[in-house]
Amino acid sequence: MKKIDILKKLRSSGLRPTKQRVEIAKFLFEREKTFHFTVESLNKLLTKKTTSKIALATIYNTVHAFKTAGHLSEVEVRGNKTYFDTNVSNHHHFYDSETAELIDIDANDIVIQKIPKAPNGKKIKNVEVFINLKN
Amino acid sequence: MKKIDILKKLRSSGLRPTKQRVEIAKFLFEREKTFHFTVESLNKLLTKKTTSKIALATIYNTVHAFKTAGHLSEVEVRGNKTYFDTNVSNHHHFYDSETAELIDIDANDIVIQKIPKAPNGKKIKNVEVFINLKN
DNA sequence: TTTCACTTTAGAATAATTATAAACTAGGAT
DNA sequence: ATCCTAGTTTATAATTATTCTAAAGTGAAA
Repeated sequence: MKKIDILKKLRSSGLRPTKQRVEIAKFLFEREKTFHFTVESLNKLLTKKTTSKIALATIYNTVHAFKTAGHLSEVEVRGNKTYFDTNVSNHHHFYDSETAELIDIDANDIVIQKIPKAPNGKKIKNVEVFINLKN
Repeated sequence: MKKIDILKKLRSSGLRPTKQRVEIAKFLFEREKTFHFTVESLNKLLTKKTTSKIALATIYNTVHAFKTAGHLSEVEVRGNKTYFDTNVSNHHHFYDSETAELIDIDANDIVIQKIPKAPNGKKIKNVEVFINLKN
């Protein structure tokens, strides 16, 4: 994914491509594999990677803007850490609480045979499966 | 569940049955249906219910002691609220983000046909399914 | 009943996140 | 090109949930 695509990606979702957003977007989306991170870890990585410092609040803002635009998905796991995932397709996760690590599971690798109906006037938005790991 | 059973329940799990623990345990376990709560909601309910005030830190301590003893299970959902559940059997949840409400799903009501192997030297501890609801 | 490890308590501390308000800036209008 | 303004960034304060601390209190064994 080239810089021009980053600009398109931002503009097409109504996000003005500011210096900070472009920098963060390049860091997140110009990679082959999916990437899991917390705001804290992203902040540290960006601080290392670049000379210009981006405010923590901006990273929060930007990550949430990307999430709202559908460029990131949010995953919450035991231990009060919110992870974001550059894989926005429908998928599931292994969670290793020893290492606080998330691993993607392709949606096709989990098949649910039986599922209950949604209660009263509600509908099912999505189904998330967490497979918690131990050693 | 009578008071004597509460005392047994506490003693049998190595918890000294103090006034506060008995009061909280009675409130949590002397009911028919399973009960979902956060520490905050429990604190409010206990304040209403009883005259003697229990310190918030004690409620945190006690709830975690009950969890460690296996009398409560912990469920974490989007939005950074930790719910506890008096249903400690293996089961799943609906989560309604509109009302921030959790609803139990019996383990038998979800059947998973295909599941991936755990990575490298890891084993599967448990599988949690969240069905997120919308209107 | 005395003793002491376990508990409770109020308040301080921490961590993650959100709110605030002033300064800055992208990009359309002039 | 310069101006203007809504959108954005920033540092800091505020908030929320939770844990820590250290002193005072209390079951229950001896």
